[in-house]
Amino acid sequence: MIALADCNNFYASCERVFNPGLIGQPVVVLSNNDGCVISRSEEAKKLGIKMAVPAYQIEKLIIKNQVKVFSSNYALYGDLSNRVMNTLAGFTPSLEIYSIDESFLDFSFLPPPQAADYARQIRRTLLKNIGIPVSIGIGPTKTLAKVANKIAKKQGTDGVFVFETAAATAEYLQKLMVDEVWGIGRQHAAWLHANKIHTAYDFSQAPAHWVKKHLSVTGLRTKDELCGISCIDLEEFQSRKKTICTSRSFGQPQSQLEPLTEAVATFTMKCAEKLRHQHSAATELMVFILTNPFRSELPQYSPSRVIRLPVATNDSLELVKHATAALKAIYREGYLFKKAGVIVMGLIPENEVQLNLFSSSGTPQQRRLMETIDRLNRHYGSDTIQLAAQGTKRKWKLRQERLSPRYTTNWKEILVINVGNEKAPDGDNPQPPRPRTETPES
DNA sequence: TCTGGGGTCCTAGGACCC
DNA sequence: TCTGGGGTCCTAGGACCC
Repeated sequence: MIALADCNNFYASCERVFNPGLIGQPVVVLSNNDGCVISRSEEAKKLGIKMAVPAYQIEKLIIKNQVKVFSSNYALYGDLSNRVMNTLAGFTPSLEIYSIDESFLDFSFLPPPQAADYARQIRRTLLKNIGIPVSIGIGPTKTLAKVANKIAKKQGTDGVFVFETAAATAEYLQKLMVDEVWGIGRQHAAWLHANKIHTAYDFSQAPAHWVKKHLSVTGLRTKDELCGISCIDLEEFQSRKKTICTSRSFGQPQSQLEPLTEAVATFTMKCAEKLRHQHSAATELMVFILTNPFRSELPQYSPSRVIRLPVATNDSLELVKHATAALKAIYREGYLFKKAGVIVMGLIPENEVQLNLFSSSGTPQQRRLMETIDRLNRHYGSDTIQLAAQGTKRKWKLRQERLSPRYTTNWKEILVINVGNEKAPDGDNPQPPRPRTETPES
């Protein structure tokens, strides 16, 4: 058996951990640049706030219902996620961290009748030790564990659900729309409906060759998994990423080359750091800039350029040099750019780099420089060491107007509890969002 | 005015090899 | 007039996930 533990409304729940005044309140968390809703408490869902809706479209709803709104605080969510995953790891011999808020747990060591009780124990532990509510679905395959998790999230199941028999599983699948199945997206769902396949059960009974022909082998795997045949293995070890991307929308659109260069240099630095973290080197690099596609009345120009690097590298200075040159080559005056990004591709292990006779890249000195930068930034906070090319004005920086404190990763933002009659400075938050200073992260 | 960010996998078709 | 058989590698595009 496989269990899927999925944190409920994860980002919204994280905001509540250090701000219990938010319990029972509608809470939403916005995407980067305060753009769209990406997490909602149950109360916010009940108000009809949909996933991914742009924030400006629900402004009235927010004011009328006093919805508590937060900018994304990934320092906080990432740290709480680590705590959740570390705790989960103590409950199973084998854990696959599937996303920031989800993990698959190997439950095969448990006699099946005990699975539900064990899962309830996990839930209680997470709620008590970390303060994050979790739902746990259990089934013979990953796909069925996903379905079980959906059922566990509904009310009246105390957050745990197990598929115990094939007959019970079939009964539930008859009530589940095929759209809801993990691996069936919008396009395939529409196509299946058009072919009279409406429920997950219908899909599980479709002829294998027909499924493979139209939905490829991935669709066939999903069908088999719904029938209880395990096709998707638990992946305990995180493999190295094959591409790494850092991109952001700007708080203000940018038309000049200089701020764009600063942004691209900053994103490249981030990519290089991620590369070194997984001990990879890039053979290619892509830079892209985008105008705002929603402003169709404005001139549109969204070019990109791929550079094949002379020698595979994860050296920040080398990568920034190529990235800024690529930007310069695609930049044109007269456009308002809304977003930029850098992708490093063709990643190979850093110890398998083929050196170039004519290049001095990758010397021991440069490697030590990068190690030192990483160490300082880890210890004293990212951006402690920067390139001059990254600039200091940051005209392009994200909009983050509703940021909560980094309660667990920054000494200066640690929770303060007022004892006595002092009123908190803000009725909603124990500590109001405040401007970030460049201080140690941990 | 205001619309996120980061990934993976599969397939078809073209170019190439013998 | 008649024009084989068996492969690999790469890329773009499309699907999916959180």
